[in-house]
Amino acid sequence: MLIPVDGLFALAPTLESGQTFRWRRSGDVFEGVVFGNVVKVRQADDGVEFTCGPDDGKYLAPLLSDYLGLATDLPAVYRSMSHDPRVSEAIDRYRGMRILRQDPWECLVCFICSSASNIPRISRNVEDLCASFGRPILVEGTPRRAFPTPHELAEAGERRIFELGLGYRAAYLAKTAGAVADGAVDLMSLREEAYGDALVALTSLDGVGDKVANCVMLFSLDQTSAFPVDVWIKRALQEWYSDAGVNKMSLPKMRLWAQEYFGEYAGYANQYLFHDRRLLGRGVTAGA
DNA sequence: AGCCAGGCCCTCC
DNA sequence: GGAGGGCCTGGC
Repeated sequence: MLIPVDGLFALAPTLESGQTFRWRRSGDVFEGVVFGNVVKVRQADDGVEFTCGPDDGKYLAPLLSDYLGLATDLPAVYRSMSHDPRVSEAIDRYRGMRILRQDPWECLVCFICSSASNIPRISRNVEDLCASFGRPILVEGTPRRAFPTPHELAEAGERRIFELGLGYRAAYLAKTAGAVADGAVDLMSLREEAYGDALVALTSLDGVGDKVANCVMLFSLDQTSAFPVDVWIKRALQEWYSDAGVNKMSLPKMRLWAQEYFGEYAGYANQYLFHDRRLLGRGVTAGA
């Protein structure tokens, strides 16, 4: 089935820029699990081609379109932030890369897992969580499982999560799963909240600090000004914007500065700079 | 062998 | 408020 896209869209950088961890690539086809379906997608000339199961393509198409961030007016985003030469350069390189609109719970779990880790390990940890605690999806081909619900993960408990090799993150996950299952935080409703309120709600959860909260807000909660400051972004900002006094700032202060500087779509600026920085491998020695 | 990784949390100043 | 250290585990 085809989702027509008349505007800018680049599938590969969208799925391979560290926003998400369950898509697997073979050639130009990506296979992932979303909305309880095993989905295969590939970029076509006139849009995004996909197959899915067990549900019907007609049911999934609008959901998938929403997930892929196709509703966003990308040219408007570009106009708002291309005044910055670094961002402008990154836009030229990854034109069409979009920010996904993921399930908030899945996104939250993935980024709790991301602490002091790396993409291969995060992917493995997340897939192990699904394999152990997620509901099987009945389709032919690669057996895969749905992402475990908050209740399923809370039920699993810290010990069994730890045994999967999640390390100290197991305690965070167990506690946060319990809190979400109990309704202490209603993740979906945070899409309607102001940035500051969503931030406070998320950081009340175990294992969720400023960085993780901003990732969740950006990749699943429609908070386009969210700006996750990780070590890559920190180094990039310190290298490029030292004139603005960024070097002496604490991480949350640095985030505030960036949100002010990049504006309404600061999160998009973040994503382009992050992806660029990672691919160019300039994280270790600044300026190398 | 020892350090660092896409942080968070706790303690102490 | 901010600096410093510990934390699971894996990879260089």
